[in-house]
Amino acid sequence: MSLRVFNTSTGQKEEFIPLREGHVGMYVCGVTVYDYCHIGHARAAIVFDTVYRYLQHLGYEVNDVCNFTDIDDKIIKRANEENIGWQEVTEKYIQAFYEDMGQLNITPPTTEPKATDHIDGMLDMVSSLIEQGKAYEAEGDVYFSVRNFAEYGKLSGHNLDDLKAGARVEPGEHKRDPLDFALWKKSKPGEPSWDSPWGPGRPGWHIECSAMSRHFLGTQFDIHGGGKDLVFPHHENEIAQSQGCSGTPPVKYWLHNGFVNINEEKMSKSLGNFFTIRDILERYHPEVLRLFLLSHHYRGPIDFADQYLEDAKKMLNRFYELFDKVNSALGTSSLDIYIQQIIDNNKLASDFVTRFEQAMNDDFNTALALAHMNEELTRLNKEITEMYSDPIKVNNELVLIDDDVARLYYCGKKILGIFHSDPHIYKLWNIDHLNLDTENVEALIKQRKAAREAKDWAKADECRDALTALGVVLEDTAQGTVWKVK
RNA sequence: GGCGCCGUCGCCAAGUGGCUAAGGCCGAGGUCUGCAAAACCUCUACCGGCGGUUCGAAUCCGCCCGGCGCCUCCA
Repeated sequence: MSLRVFNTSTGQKEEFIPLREGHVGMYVCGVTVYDYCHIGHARAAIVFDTVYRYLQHLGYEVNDVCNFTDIDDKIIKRANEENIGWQEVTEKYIQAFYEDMGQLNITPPTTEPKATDHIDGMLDMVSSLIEQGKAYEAEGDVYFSVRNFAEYGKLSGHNLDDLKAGARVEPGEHKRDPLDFALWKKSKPGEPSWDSPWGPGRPGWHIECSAMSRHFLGTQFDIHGGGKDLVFPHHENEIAQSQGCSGTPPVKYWLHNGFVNINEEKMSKSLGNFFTIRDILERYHPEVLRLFLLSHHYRGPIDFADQYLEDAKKMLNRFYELFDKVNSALGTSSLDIYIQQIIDNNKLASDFVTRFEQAMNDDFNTALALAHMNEELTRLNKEITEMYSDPIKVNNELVLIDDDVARLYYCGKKILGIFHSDPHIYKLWNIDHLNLDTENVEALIKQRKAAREAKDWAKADECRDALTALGVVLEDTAQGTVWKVK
């Protein structure tokens, strides 16, 4: 079965056939850098990172472009509020973006262009649109003439008359039609500006993506992604500009992720009901957030609450228990070595991997893929349980199991972007947050060991209760007592 | 007002015409353990309501109830 993707512009799942065999051009709308990223940004980043990873898994060479919007009203406003230069604002939040995305294990895209590095490309497109009669200059502004683009509204399923009812013209604008949108804005005194044939000004929001996608991916490319809220007007306008220039539809498949909600309401800057990525990562391992977001289909809404992160955390713990068990039995990093061997020897195929791929092929159904992973996890745990109860089988069958564990590990680590941590270290992730005195922990474990050897169970339980109070959980195994953080 | 989405086990969540409706969390019982933990086993849903189409529907159509999104900056 081949990959099928839901295309916003047709409203259907379609077989994914790239424009150029073996290659995929993909553009994902990035962030406007005037504040820290919130969980909604995290979702978009994780969804399209997973798309990127899966396309690579399928063998495509992917050119993945994700932009920074580093000139915009909100950036100027923020700079004025803080009485600093607008570039200080963008530099600060671009840096923060890299830190957050690194935490979330987002694969760095092939290219991460900044809008302000592509002003020339935007000016070219605006000039071309004016020459073709699809845009017009008015008092230093330039507007796209929506009535001159027959397909306007196709992506978002609107028609011009419906849209007209809700459209309005801001004071100071000089649109011929309320639906026309700005390609170029005349700058006010003191605002950042660039020279243009129409006087000093700055680009409208939408034109940057048209210019940058054209520059890096050409006039036609395969996938354009972003949040659902960008369908209208941003992506609708992008199509109008790009197609207005080149004469051809710029994008073959439009993919849009659903929102993150708080109490069933959209999380957004304007409603003020948002959590930043940083807020969450103070309390939860980044992979918990990632797993939580991937346990829902990317197109649907997700309601956000700590309880759901707790659920995801427990699911993640189960996987890491197995990986830690295998690594501690076979040596640190042995799973990573196995993954490489499996790839090198072309032994990735298995019934489980087939099921996983079938789920992913159906419009990146990560929720179903995770269900298969959980089933596989249970199956492997069962085999290991049986092996330990029958020592003769251990030597004969351990190798077979290693391959299957490695396949499971591969799907999570390479495709879903989880299992990035060392399994043993993962279990201790909360140490910093608990302010644990590890020497004290070790001492208590030692005391308990002595008490157990003396069969002083009351004393042994006393030690463990003390550790429990510290948030430490013990496990007595054949290899000795190990501990982890709750 | 226009366009569109959603309502599946106590909670989260796949499934969108046909095997006994995935999976996770929580809960109950059991195996293992000095006791635990981890792991494993067993148990827990006729899919918002009504009507229709069909041999057959959670899955298609209609109406109703409830929730939400876009149409204005927003992942």
